[in-house]
Amino acid sequence: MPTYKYPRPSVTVDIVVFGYDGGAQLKLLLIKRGSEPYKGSWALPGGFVDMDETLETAALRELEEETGVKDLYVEQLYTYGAPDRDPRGRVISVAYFSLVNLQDHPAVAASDATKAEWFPTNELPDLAFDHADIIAAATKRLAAKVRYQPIGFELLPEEFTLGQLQHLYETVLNVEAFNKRNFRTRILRTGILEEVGRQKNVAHRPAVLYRFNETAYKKLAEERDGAVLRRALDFEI
Amino acid sequence: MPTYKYPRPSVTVDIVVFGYDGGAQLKLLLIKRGSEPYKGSWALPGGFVDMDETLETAALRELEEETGVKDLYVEQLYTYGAPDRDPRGRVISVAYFSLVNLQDHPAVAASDATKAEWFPTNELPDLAFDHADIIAAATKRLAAKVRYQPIGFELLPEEFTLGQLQHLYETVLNVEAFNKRNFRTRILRTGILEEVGRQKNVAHRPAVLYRFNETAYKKLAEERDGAVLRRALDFEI
DNA sequence: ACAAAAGTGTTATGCATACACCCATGG
DNA sequence: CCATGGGTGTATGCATAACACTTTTGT
Repeated sequence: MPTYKYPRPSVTVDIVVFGYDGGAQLKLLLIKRGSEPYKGSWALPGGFVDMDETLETAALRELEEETGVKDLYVEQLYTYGAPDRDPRGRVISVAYFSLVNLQDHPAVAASDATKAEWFPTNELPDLAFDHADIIAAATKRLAAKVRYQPIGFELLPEEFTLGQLQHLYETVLNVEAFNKRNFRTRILRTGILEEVGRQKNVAHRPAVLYRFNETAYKKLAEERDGAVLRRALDFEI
Repeated sequence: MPTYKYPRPSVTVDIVVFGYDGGAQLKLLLIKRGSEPYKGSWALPGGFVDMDETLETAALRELEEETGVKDLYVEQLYTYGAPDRDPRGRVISVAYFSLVNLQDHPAVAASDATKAEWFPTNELPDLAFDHADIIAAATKRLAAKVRYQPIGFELLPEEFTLGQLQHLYETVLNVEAFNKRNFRTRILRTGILEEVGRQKNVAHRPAVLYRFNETAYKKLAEERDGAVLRRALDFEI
């Protein structure tokens, strides 16, 4: 039993994983808590950070232990440290954020007693701790991220149609259909998509299938970094 | 002496404060460490989080204790948790980020034995811990932030000229002068500036003085949020 | 009169937006 | 032959970017 000169908080990680399956809503991965506090409530996957692992490692480990979902890209979201956010005492939680497509990450095997489930983002249950706040922050981050990064990289399967991509954007931004012509023009103009074939056996004109070209994307990102220097402020907000 | 069932990390905060005084370089507030580890090295202001204060409160408290600088807006930057980042053991640090103008925050009174000093960002000394990484991340955040928020709010004095504002942008983005005509047109078109008078006693045509109009800014921000919904993706990166 | 910085007029270019239309496939 | 979603042509207006120019002050 370790003893310290001064009291110390506990440190946890929580992970917000958004999943997409082509439907009308994004989904969110939650677990049912098997122990107190908030036993029986739904919560974000997560848990205590071990002393010899990085925060990101802890996030990925807890996620796999609790939901079976693994092999994904995560980015740090925000750290929550209100003194009263956990009834067990001072617990500071580093929240992580991830995007996956549900085809590649369907597994929701609960390794211990807890259940794990994908919930449509518009039908979330009551959540333990301040996890509703964390999810709200993640949703905001996603809406911001979509503006400057092609989130389809993570949320869509390897090959997809422009219709699917547009549908994803409409879902994430929560809007009715925006103009098809302009969406296509803009996204194709960037050059980050490459054709890989055509749909088969669909009851309409078969769509061209595309794949993200990561090389082209990185090149575009570099050019844009240079352009910022000339264009400077946008004050888009 | 508190005893826990499992070992716990220590949690600290570090604060990156950028200051501007109209010069060619932004400045950064550092302290000279008065105790081990890294005694005598320069480092970011910061310290251990108390058990009953929020993270932001801890950041503001430590900043004032170590540098005398207070009354500023801070935002959370990133949390650093590599197991070996501190020789004292496992120390997880939540980094904060702030912008101030040096006229209003000149105070660099060292309340305890440590010294505090503003360093030009291109002449930084060697830094303790992973603080160089933290500063690099803060610099990146600033360059990104400048694109969608009017950072002049924090970095410039209450009243300023368009020349000063442009100079600030050139400094932050680290570029040679960009086109004056277009800078003026774009920024005035947003409507977030209001005239408040004219310069006096300058050896050239006196410039109009402006002040940020926070109401107009908020209105602009809202309109922009709406516009995102229609315009959708920009893929600017 | 001159230096120094503020401030303006004007143009081409390209992008965003809107609207109307045609195409290919399975049932 | 029709429902369904895929895909294209094009006119309009507006913001960006570039360049050359005028104005006002103190010394």
